[in-house]
Amino acid sequence: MDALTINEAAETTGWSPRMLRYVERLGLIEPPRSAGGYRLYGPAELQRLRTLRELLETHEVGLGEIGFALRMRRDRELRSAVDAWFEAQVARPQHVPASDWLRWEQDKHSRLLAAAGATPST
Amino acid sequence: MDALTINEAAETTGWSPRMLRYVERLGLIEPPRSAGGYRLYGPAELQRLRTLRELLETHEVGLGEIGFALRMRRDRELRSAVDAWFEAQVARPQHVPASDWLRWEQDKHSRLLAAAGATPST
DNA sequence: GCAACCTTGACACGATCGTGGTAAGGTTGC
DNA sequence: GCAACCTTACCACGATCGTGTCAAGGTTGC
Repeated sequence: MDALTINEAAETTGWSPRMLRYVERLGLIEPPRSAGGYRLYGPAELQRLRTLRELLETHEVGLGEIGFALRMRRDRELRSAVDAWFEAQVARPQHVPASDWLRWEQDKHSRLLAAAGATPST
Repeated sequence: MDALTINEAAETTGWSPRMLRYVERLGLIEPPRSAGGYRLYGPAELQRLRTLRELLETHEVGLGEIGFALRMRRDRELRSAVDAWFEAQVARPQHVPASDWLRWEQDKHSRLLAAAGATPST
């Protein structure tokens, strides 16, 4: 048998058993179960646990955020809604006459530049 | 001038002024500023504020999660990392011999079915 | 059949989130 | 030049997050 139980998996991956259950509850890594209900971590799960840890550390994200990313992948509805909201940022609103629109765009442009290039000092 | 100040914008959108500043801090809606630093909400910003509210309510997401979605859009590095992690779920790990692999796949299959189809009763 | 391990569930606790308020001071428009 | 509004910065506070521990009971492997 090359599948580990939760404590063994915890030891080799650096997560705590508690966290492994939490990660599972978020839907991120759901190991198969033995007939009696024990979680069984195979090489694939162990690898994913390690890369998950790396992902979190490298990019300063939380489990909850990866959980949200998962939700976005599973819930196409949600994904489109979020995407649409962001896309609308560049869509030109109907009610603004062209002259004003130019002003908005210019403002937005500097804002975008600032947001993209600035070192957030706060 | 068809731009509103923060309190006016708050009134017409249903957000509190406090929240408008918060939404801005998350990078979601950053209105241009007057020479003196006042936030100026134009039709575009007002519209986005309304649709944002709708997005949150419809899909039971939080501002922080939309903030994370924004981060994913701005930080290509992060986006690829997260995407890569999810893609790896279906990539076959090198070390598992084909016979075992089949077992893993079967297990995973039922897990996926369960995760996708189940009404989460808890 | 027993020791060692696993399961779920509960309570706990600091940290962060979402939201509000208030204070000290600058801006705007008449 | 003043009233009304805006700005940032801070304190607050309940809710959720991330994480731990413990209890009661089921599994596993020898």
